[in-house]
Amino acid sequence: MKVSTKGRYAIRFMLDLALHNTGEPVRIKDVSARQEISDKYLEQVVAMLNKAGFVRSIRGPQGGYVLTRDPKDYTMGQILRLTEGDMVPVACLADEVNQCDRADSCVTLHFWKRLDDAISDVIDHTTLADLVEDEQAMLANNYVI
Amino acid sequence: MKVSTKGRYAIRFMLDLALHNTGEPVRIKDVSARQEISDKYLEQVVAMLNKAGFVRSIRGPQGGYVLTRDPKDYTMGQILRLTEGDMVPVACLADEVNQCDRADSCVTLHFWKRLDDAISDVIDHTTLADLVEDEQAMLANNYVI
DNA sequence: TATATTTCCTAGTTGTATGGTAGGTTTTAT
DNA sequence: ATAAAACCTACCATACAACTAGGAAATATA
Repeated sequence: MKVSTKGRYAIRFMLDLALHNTGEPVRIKDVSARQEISDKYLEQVVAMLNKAGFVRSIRGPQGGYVLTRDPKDYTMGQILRLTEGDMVPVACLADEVNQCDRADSCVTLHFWKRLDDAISDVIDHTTLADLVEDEQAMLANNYVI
Repeated sequence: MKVSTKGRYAIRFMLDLALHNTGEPVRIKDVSARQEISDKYLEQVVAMLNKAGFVRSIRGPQGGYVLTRDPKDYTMGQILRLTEGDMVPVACLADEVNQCDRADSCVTLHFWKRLDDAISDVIDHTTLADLVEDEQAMLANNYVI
């Protein structure tokens, strides 16, 4: 019941891009340094984001990555489902129509559905812009202290 | 981000006991047949429930297992945390005090905390008695149809 | 045009967890 | 005495996690 590094790194990468949107592309090397993440591994995670069109890559010197949309138009759910696969607590909830033989009489299914709804509610209603706001709130607090 | 068979089987075992509380102990063999689960594997899961005092075992012929409390006094959270370990989406939330170096400045932490709260809210407020109720509602519906 | 810098791609590698199977030992009702 | 149940430990195959490694392709700049 854990989110793996793929999902976590993907979110941190996207957030890093959102926080450094100067117009210049952001290099993996810089993100991996700031986030203290293996750059070669981050590369592979970012490849997923790139292939899905979540980011645009610019190759060569002065290259890097930029967001393709406004931060408010990325939900955590989108990023997590791309990198982690479905985010359901039990596999049978992944399909539109439950394929499990026992589904009709499965009592626990109701419970899992409620858990799934609770998870989806959070991840589908939190955007990258929300995290950027959190970051700005934290910075403001530091200045006060 | 999945609940493993350990947690799922544990819940189904507990529910099976709750639904067959005739006073007589319930055998693993019967539960595994009803639930279509490997009995030797279920044994190992049930051992955890037994050691934690969630169920009481009676050995020998006519033996089996019985619940030690009222179904309303078991939450899904208790059963899942026993069998799955902590139920947090990211490891750093498992400790009372966050041990991660980056915790102070970690923006994503707020998001993970919200997700954790949503999960805990469901699993800590759903009891075995709630599942029993669901089962009875399902049976009632079948009779109507 | 040469060079350096960046992304892109693929193939390992190591460790750990999952979901069992297998085979016996102990307890105990009949 | 017997059989039925729980109890216990060891093993095993597979998959996934979280990387490391090494090069190929693209391209800005000198």
